[in-house]
Amino acid sequence: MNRLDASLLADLPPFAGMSRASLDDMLARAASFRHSKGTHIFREGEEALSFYLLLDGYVRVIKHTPVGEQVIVRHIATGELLGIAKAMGRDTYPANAIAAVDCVLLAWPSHTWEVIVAAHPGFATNTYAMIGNRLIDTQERVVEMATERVAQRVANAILNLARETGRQTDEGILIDFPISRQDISEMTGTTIHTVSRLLSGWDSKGWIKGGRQKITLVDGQKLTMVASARD
DNA sequence: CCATTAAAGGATT
DNA sequence: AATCCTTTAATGG
Repeated sequence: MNRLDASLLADLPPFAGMSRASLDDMLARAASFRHSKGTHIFREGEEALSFYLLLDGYVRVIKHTPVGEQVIVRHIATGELLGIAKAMGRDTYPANAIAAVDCVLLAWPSHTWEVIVAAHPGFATNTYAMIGNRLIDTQERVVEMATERVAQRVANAILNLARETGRQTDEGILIDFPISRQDISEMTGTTIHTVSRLLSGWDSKGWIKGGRQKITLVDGQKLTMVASARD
C-alpha cells in the first residue's frame, strides 16, 4: 500500500529508541495520504476514527468559541503525532486540525491503539512524554495570558514559532509557513490590529522583517527582551 | 494599555 | 471582480 521505508520513522521523536522490527510493524498498520492546504484533517467532536503522524507540512489546531471566534490552540510540526484521542481516554477529537500548508500524514485506525501500545512499549512511553510536554506548554500559555501584556505574548509567540519552525536565511530566521497577523492574534488572544501595529513597530526598529503572511526574526535578543520585560 | 471601528490600498485567486 | 491581508488613525474603556 505505502512504499514508505521504516527508516523514515526512526529519526522522529515518537519512535525514538524503537527496534527496526517495531517500526516495520507500525508502518505496516498505517496508511499514508495527503491533505492540501486549508483542509480539515479532523473536526472537534467528531468520532476519533484515526490517529495521525505528520510526515511533512504544518498543522493548526483550532477551537471555536460560542460566538464564532476562533483560537489557535497549538501548531503541530513535522514528525509530531496528532489526533491521539485514545491516548487520553477519549473517543472524539477535542479540537479541529487544519492543514496550514500541503501536508503528508500517516494514519492508524484508532481501534489499533491498544494493540500498538501493548506491542510497542517504547512508542507508548514516547507518546505519554509528548502529552506531558504539551500539557506543560499549555500551562505556560495560561500563565502568559493571565499575567503578560499583549506585546510580551506576541513576542513570545514569534520566538516560539521561529524556534520550532524557523529556517535560517540571510535576513534572519524565517518562520517557514504562511502565518498571517490574524493567526498571531488568534494565538495570543488579541486583535489583528494590535498585532499589526506591534509588528510594524518592531519592523521599523529592524528587530523583525514583516511581509504578507511572512515574518522573519532578525534580532532574537531584542524580542526576547520585549518578551521578558517587566516594564 | 489595549479593543473597537472605520477606511483604504495591496495581494491573491 | 471578489476576497483576503495589512496598515493607519481616531476614539473610548
